[in-house]
Amino acid sequence: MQKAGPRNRKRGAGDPAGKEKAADKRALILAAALDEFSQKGFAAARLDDVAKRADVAKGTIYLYFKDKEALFQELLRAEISPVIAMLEAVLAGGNTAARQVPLRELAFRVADLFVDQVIGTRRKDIVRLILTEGPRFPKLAEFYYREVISRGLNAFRSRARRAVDEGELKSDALVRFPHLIVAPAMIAIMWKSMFEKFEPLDVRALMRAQIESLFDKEERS
Amino acid sequence: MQKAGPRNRKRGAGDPAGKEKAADKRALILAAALDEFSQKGFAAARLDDVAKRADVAKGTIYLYFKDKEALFQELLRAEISPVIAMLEAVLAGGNTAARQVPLRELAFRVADLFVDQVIGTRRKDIVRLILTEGPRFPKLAEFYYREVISRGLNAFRSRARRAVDEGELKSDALVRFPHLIVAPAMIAIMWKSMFEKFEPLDVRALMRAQIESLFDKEERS
Amino acid sequence: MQKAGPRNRKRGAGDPAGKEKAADKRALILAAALDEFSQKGFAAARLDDVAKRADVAKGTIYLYFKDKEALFQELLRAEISPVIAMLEAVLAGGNTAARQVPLRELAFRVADLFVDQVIGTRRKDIVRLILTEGPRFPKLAEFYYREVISRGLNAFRSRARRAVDEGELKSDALVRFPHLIVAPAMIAIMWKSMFEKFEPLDVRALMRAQIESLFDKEERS
Amino acid sequence: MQKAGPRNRKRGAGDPAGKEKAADKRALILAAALDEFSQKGFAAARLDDVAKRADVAKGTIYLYFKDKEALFQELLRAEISPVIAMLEAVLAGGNTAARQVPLRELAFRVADLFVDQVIGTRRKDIVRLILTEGPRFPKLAEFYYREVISRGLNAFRSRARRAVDEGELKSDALVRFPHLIVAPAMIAIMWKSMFEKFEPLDVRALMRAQIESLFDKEERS
DNA sequence: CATGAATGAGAGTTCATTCAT
DNA sequence: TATGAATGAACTCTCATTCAT
Repeated sequence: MQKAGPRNRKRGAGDPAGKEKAADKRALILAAALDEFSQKGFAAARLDDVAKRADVAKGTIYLYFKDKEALFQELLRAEISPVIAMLEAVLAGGNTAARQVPLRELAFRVADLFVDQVIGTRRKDIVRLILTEGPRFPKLAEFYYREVISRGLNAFRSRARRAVDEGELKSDALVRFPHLIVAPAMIAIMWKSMFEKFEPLDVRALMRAQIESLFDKEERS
Repeated sequence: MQKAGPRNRKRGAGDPAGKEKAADKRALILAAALDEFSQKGFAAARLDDVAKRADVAKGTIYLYFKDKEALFQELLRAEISPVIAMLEAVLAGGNTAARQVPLRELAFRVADLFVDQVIGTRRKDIVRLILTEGPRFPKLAEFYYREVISRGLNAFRSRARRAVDEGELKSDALVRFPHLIVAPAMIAIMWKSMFEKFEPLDVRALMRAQIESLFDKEERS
Repeated sequence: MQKAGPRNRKRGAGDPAGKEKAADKRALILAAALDEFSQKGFAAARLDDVAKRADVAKGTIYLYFKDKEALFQELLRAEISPVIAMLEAVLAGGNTAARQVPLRELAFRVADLFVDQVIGTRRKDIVRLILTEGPRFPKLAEFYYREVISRGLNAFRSRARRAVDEGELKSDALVRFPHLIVAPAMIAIMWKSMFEKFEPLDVRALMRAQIESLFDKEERS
Repeated sequence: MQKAGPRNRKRGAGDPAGKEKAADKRALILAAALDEFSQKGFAAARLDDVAKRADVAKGTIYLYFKDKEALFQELLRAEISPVIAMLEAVLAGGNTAARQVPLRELAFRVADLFVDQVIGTRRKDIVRLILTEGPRFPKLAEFYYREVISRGLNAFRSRARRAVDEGELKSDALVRFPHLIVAPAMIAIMWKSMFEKFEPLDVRALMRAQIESLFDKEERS
């Protein structure tokens, strides 16, 4: 009643051993999905293309993910964890040492982390997807808020408060709006995907300029 | 079950001003389209729903717009002009007067303009659509870059250069990155659509904090 | 982005006027659906084939029915009402007259009704579908039980009770099991769809034999 | 999420009697198949579920059965043989004895056999599957007609003819329609799967009522 | 100008079947 | 023998677009 047939397993000439097969096929699909979702957005991306790009059959995707939305959300969650970890490491790094790292220094480290680990990698697409598709996926937005945004903002905020108490910062702007540290980063991500070809943007310099503007006046006093 | 509905055109018996009615049907459709595209995004929005919301037949949309994409792009172009005009008025306002308005003051005016005319209105949805869908519509991105971004940025940049020359600004940060003025605005738009329910954001205060951080130190010296 | 195009409206040479269009397209689809569902069963029937048989596009079906299941259930409900009505007319027919029609006579009328209006028409397929797919559609089974089975059985049962009271019937078999009147009918329906080609079955004679066996002995006394 | 499960074969450490295990794996699969096919019907049943229920791998099914249809048909053929054997034993039972068992008595025995061995067991599902899926499997219908129906009917018919000749039966109804003996049984099977929860049915009493109605009048004379 | 029934390509999802292990 | 990951044809359902009225 229903024909079928794998038969023509595509298999590159090299093909090391065959061990890794099942294990990283999931990763393969996630990578392909990132490409497609980035290029087309969630709604317009076709699972057929994801499959093609991952060099698996369409049905294989459903072996690893319940449906399109699950693939999408797992993609966004999976790829964001390393960044959170790194961010926490950086912020914690300033506290472990005997002599405390100045917030200004910390801000630069965060900026560098962002430039190197996000803007400079495929992760920038993850972040952009979260920004662009978030409103349509309340669950995702909530997860992202709880796990990333509020956590990062609060960590930075309490550090900023300390900096104000200790005199490093004169203004409480960063206490009230720790968002300001990442604002240029968001701009950068959107810029790169739309206007980079018209006018390149030096993200590192942009973020440094912002940090300097936020701190310079304090140090001078 | 879904039998064809009879023609229950909404329209009072009197039918006042049947003349301009035909004319602004286009505006009706555009308004409905903004609602739908904002809520669902371009790909997921259904013209059926746009028609329903505009209280016209599906086919009517095609009398005014070539296709879904044309509707979308015309929507984003149409609604952005007033903002550009206002922005130019504000920026020009600082130049016409005999005594020049300080850039700092100008920045505050831009911020207020943005808060009142964009964040506080449906236009914030237009901007968000441009940010989220832009990458998929190169034509739109290019238009927006040419007509809005580069124009606004350059206007502000030359004004900033003058401020540097005249000593109002000590740092050239705003010359190199006039983007910094609008960075908090972009954050605000994305925030409002995703995280506002978890944690409200005072956009005006945010923008003021940014401007003060960009200017304060200069003025103190 | 997405092509489309009706264009090739199939239109038979005759094609009276074009008035009936929308109205009976639903009936057209129902007729085609009956064919397909009868032949293949619910799960194996393809809406594509239903559309082809009804000479409409696949999407047209969804203009009239929410989904495959709705089409199926509405089909079974729509076609069964006339039979119920006729059955009630027959049963009522025995009561209106001044002199009461004997139950035996009524039973023959029911049998004839069944043979002429069900077995002899496409409605036998409806009944078979209810019998074969009912267990998979609890809603349908319940509807059918409430609207047809229990109603018909009870009507016949009270009539049988009267026949016992009045001496027409000696045994209370038909009071306890009015099912016995329709048992041969059910057999007939299944037989016709499976074994008719091996050995034809004279349904009318079968039902008459059953009725005679149920009544004969009474009349003799 | 749906990672491949490791090999958690259910099997005590001892693994007793590994010999016959392989042999009756087929039976295991058949039992599981009956469950699934009964619940969902042929088309909607999933081999995946059959495998899960039988606690074997999906591929294992194909070691014992050519394909889904073969599994289905072999299931229905395998489980029907014992019933045929029993039926023949009962019918023969009336002939072997010196003094012949009256047909009436034989009929009661058939009814009891049916109630105890079919209605009261999983075999009723087999019969229901034959009734509901038969039309879609001509081969099956033919097999069933040849091996069961015509054989049983003819056996009963010739016995009925004798009863008529010998005066036990006055009417030739059962000669012309031996079907009448099993009609209530068929009703019962469909009833149980659809309406039992609304209104239970005493199958034994139903069949006895039918037999009595078929014989009573004769015996009285 | 306006309508909305009809179209049909296309997308997501399922599942019988295969085969390397 | 037994496994279960992988396959891809097939199916349901959606929706941009058209056009007869």
